[in-house]
Amino acid sequence: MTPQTIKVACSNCNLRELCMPLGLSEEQLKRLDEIVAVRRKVKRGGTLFRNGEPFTSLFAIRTGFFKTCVATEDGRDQVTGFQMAGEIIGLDGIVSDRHTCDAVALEDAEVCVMPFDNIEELSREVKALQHHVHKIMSREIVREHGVMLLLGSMRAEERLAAFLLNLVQRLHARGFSQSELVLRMTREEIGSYLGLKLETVSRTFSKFVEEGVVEVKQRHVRILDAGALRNIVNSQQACH
Amino acid sequence: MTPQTIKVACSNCNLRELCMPLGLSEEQLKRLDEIVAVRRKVKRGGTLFRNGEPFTSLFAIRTGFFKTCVATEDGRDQVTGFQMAGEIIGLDGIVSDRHTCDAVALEDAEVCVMPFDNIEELSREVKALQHHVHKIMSREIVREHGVMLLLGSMRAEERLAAFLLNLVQRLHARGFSQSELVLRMTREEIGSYLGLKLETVSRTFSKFVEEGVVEVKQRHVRILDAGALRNIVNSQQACH
DNA sequence: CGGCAGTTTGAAAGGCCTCAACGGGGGTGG
DNA sequence: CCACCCCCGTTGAGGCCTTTCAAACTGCCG
Repeated sequence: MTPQTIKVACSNCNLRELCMPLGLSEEQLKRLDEIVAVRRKVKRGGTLFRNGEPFTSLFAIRTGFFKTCVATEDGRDQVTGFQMAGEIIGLDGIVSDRHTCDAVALEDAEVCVMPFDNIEELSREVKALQHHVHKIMSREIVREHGVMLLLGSMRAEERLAAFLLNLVQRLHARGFSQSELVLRMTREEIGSYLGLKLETVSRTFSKFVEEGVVEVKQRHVRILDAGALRNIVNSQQACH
Repeated sequence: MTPQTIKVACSNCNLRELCMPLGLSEEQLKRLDEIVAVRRKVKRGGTLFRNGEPFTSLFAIRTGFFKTCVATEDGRDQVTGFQMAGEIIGLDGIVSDRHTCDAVALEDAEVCVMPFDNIEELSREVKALQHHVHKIMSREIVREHGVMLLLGSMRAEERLAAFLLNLVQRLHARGFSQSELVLRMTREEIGSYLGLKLETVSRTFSKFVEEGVVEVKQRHVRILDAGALRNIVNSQQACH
């Protein structure tokens, strides 16, 4: 329960372009370093924060992979997102000063802890940071719109295809392969995110394999025909 | 296409407590009036903004009722929310300087136009406003988490029950009845929001009526047993 | 080497969708 | 002011997709 912490600086972080605004002056960059208080390591399976805990900071993921999930009183729960390096986590806590979901590390991870008071203070002075914060929150809202579209109107194959395409696209933006990926989450977690049961996820993977669209070996996935995946997402049966 | 506009002030708006921060000084309140440039009327069926249009302003709903919806290239679309008086609309546009969804008035409406540049400028000076903006965006993120939970893990009855409870709760907070409401949207729009077909929505309404949980006459709904609705939402069949 | 979590696959059931027809109410135009 | 029309809502029947329940398999880790 005593989180490991390390002191550091943003200004020479190679992920800066992912989580920080561009085009800052030397002086502003230096001020940004004041935002990140410490880093914190989270072991695989550990939680960065939990539903109900006081909100104090946003977290920028440096390494590792997280899921966030919400739960109802009756035990049901729903994965609301998967987050990777350079993405910001914890925005849900701002409104009520408490986190409203759990953030769980799916592999050993390290995050930059950014006390929200610091962020607000500095973004009152640095216009670019202020706008950047607004954009990050807006981006999250738009992302969730996309998930609602997926959950509300797509069939199992479309959901999984969209999921895989989204994942490789984000990994590719981080310098990884455009066609190969390692899933950090279980079939059950994928299913929860996509509104499907784990068996349906598994079956849909098998179907993709049969069709020669992907290769799957455990959590290793190779996309053989990205065009086919895109077609599946955009197919939509019988429009009238 | 020439929107009707009216000049006005926030400081004596009776919805202020819904869309503006509390505990401001006289002087700060006066500054807030600078934010709202004009008001704008939107007729039933008209759009406040459309996907792809340049983003310049947020909108605070003064009167009326809106839906927001996103669409895919292949024509499918998804209602992402219903908004009523005092709620803020347009947050999706910040990230890309373009709106990414449509906002359609479901009844004649009037909104306060708040140019986002003004908001950012003033919130650099008024701490309470800055935090308020952050909270509004965070609230929207949390709301969408709830919708994802609904779409990802609930059955038709649970979805509709949750929908009705949410609607009356928000209406009640605005001084309307706790048990009676008039739906401003069609069954199809409800279905789109809930990830169901309109026939399923209709059938589920009928089922609720049979069970004596609600009375339905067209779009007029009277909740006879709110407890039963809450039970339906929290039921969740067979936990193991 | 065993145990276990995670995955795959099968078979049957069930819930929601599709297609279709009918009914009703409100708006519009004569 | 009335009549018509069209959109909206309701209901039925049948089918399909996903879920449920079950069993077997695999790879990893202690």
